[in-house]
Amino acid sequence: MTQTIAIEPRKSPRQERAKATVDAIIRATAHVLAKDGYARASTNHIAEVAGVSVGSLYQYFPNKDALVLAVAEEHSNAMITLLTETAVAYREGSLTDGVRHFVRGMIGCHAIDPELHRALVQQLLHLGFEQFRHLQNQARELVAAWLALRADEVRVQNPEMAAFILVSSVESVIHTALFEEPALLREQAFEDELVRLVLRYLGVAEAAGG
Amino acid sequence: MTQTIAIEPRKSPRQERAKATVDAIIRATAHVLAKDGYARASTNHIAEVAGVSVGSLYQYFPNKDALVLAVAEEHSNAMITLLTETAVAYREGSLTDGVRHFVRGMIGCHAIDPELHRALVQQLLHLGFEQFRHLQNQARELVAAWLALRADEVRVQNPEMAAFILVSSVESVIHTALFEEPALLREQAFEDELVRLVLRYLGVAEAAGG
DNA sequence: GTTGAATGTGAGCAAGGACTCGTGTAAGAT
DNA sequence: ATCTTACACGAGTCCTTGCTCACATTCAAC
Repeated sequence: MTQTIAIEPRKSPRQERAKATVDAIIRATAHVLAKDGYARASTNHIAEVAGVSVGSLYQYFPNKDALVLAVAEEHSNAMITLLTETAVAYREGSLTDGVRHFVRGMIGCHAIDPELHRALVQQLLHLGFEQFRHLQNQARELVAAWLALRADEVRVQNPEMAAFILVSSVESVIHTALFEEPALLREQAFEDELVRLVLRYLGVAEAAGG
Repeated sequence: MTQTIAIEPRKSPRQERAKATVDAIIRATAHVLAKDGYARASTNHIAEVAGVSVGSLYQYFPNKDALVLAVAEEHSNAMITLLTETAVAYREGSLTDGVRHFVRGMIGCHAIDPELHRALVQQLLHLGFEQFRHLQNQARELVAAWLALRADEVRVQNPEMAAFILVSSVESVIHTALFEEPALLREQAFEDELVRLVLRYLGVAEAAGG
């Protein structure tokens, strides 16, 4: 059990087979984490699943937390990439479309590997807090910038506050659904309702009133 | 380490001192949980903090999880009580007032013992999942019923879906703030923004547009 | 006071898991 | 071929921690 968190890799793989080993370890970590959760994910087991020995594992990762962080980094990079692409693609065009694709992107992010995401969120809350914060900040900045661009179409006083509210509410509703009603994520009505939440909060009058 | 979760208390305290012991244990659990998190909360340590021996602890609680669940139950009961009272108190009167007090109630719930709440949420997600679900359902039902009562003042198609969105978004925004910017919880602007989120989502046109 | 039930004690057991280290093997340099 | 370096191995060490159990103490009833 580690008191403080050491993240720095112990050694960098130089040969090809070593790179493959590191990759296998990271993938195994993600898999075990998703399947069993952090508590049941022992390094011995991870090594076994990866098809390497614990010794090899500890040659590249100083401790268990470093492993989890490596996985988290990959995962959050994938999410940021997806969101950034969406933001760029909908820099112009209908505001409603932009919102819909943003929402769809967020749902998509979580649909990639729901169980992994779930396990990571639980751990990152008290482990790689900085990483988590970074991801959130990135998302918030993207949204805030987008809102600023569309300032005349939207009724918000403070883009930063609005971005905070938007990102956390959308992400969290998705989380809640992920944990309690995974099937919801696939439903069109769910997406529609989130879009409505965002549009109405932004003060955009759309047709679909109820 | 327990594989399956046993919750039933092992023995009920009959004498006064025993009740005091149980109480001390629960309070110590809450304290340690809030301070160190689940992982660092060993039963030995909890017993020590409670001023009793591990043996006594295990006389009333079959395992560690039961301890955590007991704490969670207390905490969630407090939350449900607070929310129910709010719902009853604002059965009539201005819709805006009702929403504001609901939001204030939710923020208040989390402000009671933020660290404890934080630790509990992390664990309950994969431990006392049922309990957590129950709390959420209760909140959702309250809101759905309230929305149904006010159906003519509000633009929602499906009260259940709307309640799901509302409860999870409000609670989660509060959570996010709790984890990342605890100071926000005290700010009036934060409460105002949440109220705006809810009112606009409900299609209620209020004055405070931005 | 005596007796029995309820309560309290804490050293210690057993299991599990993070991590090490001495040893063996493959790859590149000479 | 030989040497050096990178890589891989996995049995074993050590520590944490959930939990037990044999014994001690307090309470209540008579």
